[in-house]
Amino acid sequence: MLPPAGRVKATLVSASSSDLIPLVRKLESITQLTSEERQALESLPAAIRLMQPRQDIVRDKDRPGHCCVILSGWAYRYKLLSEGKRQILSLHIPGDLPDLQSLHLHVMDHNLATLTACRLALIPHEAFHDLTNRFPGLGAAMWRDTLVDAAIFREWMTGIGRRTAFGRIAHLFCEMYLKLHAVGLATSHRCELPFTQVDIGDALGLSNVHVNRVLQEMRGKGLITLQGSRLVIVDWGALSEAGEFDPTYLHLRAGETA
Amino acid sequence: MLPPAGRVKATLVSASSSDLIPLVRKLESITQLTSEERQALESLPAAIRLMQPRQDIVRDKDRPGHCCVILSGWAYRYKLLSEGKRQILSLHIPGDLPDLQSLHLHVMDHNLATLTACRLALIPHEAFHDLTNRFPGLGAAMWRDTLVDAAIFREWMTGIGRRTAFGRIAHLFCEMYLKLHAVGLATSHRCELPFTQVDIGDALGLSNVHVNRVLQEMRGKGLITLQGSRLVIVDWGALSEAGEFDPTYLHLRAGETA
DNA sequence: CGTCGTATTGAATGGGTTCAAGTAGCGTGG
DNA sequence: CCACGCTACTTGAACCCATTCAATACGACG
Repeated sequence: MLPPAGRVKATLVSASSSDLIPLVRKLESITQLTSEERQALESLPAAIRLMQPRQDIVRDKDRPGHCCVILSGWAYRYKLLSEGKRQILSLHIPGDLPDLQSLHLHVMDHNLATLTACRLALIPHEAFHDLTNRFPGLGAAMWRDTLVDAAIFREWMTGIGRRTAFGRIAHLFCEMYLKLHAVGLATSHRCELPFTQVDIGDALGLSNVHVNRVLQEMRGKGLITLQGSRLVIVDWGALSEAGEFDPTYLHLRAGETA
Repeated sequence: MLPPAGRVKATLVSASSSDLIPLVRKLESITQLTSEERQALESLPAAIRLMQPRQDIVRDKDRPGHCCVILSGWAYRYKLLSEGKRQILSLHIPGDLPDLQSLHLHVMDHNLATLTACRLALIPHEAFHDLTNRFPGLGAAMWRDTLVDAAIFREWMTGIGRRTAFGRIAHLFCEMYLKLHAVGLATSHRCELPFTQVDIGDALGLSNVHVNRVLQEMRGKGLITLQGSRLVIVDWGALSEAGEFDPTYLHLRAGETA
């Protein structure tokens, strides 16, 4: 029942208690955890699933019976429209719970897919419900996590609706760097961004051609370097100014700014 | 402490137990409530606040100590950018809890304002925390409400990013009608939409001039009539098709479709 | 070494914006 | 009762940011 039927072949093994450390770390970036809470998290019943890049994890209209935690790799959520148009809704990194909403909204209204190869932990909804009943503080932390998610949607919406292409891309780079930095996956204004220019376009409501031109402009102005999937933000001040980037909406703990 | 200091003069009176009926109705559209839960909701400590149209309720960077329930009137959330650019993030109707997120995200990352004259109930955060501790089912219902909120953000993002102006406006009209219909404020494909063409533009990432032209096109094609704030959807089929409207993301109870 | 996905470049096109002017509707006060 | 003024709506024309179409180059990988 756990693995979505009739999909990609998935490798499933059972989890050991150290597997869920990324989840613990993520929630610890949101609240203080007691040792009982940490222990309860680590002993959640989980199945480990290994997935190839660019595979759907859950699809629009699905009614999943479990949530996944990203243990390693990147994932993204997206919607498809007519004529092959795609809108990428969010990008997710280790520790994230990208389909936590299925705990309370039973039908998926979008797709969730891997961007890179991923290691996922699948946790049954009942286990989450049991956990939040026993530890309301964990429930509050997870609620808060979904609220930050929504805050990021609002910010993206604002960018797509009212920012120039240059500002949008600048803003995205600032955001991704800070998110990675917050969970210890980036320092010194350098990080991995394993997505293509088509992906960036579909996330920001732009064509891949235009993304390409704006990236060249950014390089030309000495704001960034970007080769393969390696991003270096050369001039954080100028980049965040170009994107009118204000990290309030990420609701990070005090001082995590640059 | 309840009324945000130094703002618009607000009329504050204490609430009677019947005031919060719109909130009860809203949550009942989300879950089944027990009579204890209903009673607890109605006896929440609330202050009634009357506000003029187009006044800020809470602002970016505020740290409110209470949430508001819209008892009557419309409200909207928005962000401001440089050069007076504005992005409207959401539209809210009676029964909504438009700043429920402040319960867990302590700093506002956007503004909330009245669109029309409004009657609001202000409820201290402590009262909500106490309520969700005593009635976890109510906590789950409110969590679910914020998740539907996020689902609407995703849908708007998709529209702004990947739909034509015509499709975006069509989609918005379908959405607003269904939301109003779901709480008994609209029937027969008719409803009030008390916003200007500038508002529509700022919600959908368009200029007011272009909104005007698209509206005329819609009228010309016989899809809608819109005079003053009165919308009539003449051809629901064509309108929802033009907007590629699929109501799944609203997560309404079964069958509320048109 | 060929192949497929990704990145890059150029040229033409277009959806939507901007600027500017004019109209309609409505509440207010003389 | 009408003039006034405010706001929202409407229209036209020029412009532009970004798209689309179409090649071409690159680069990883079997």
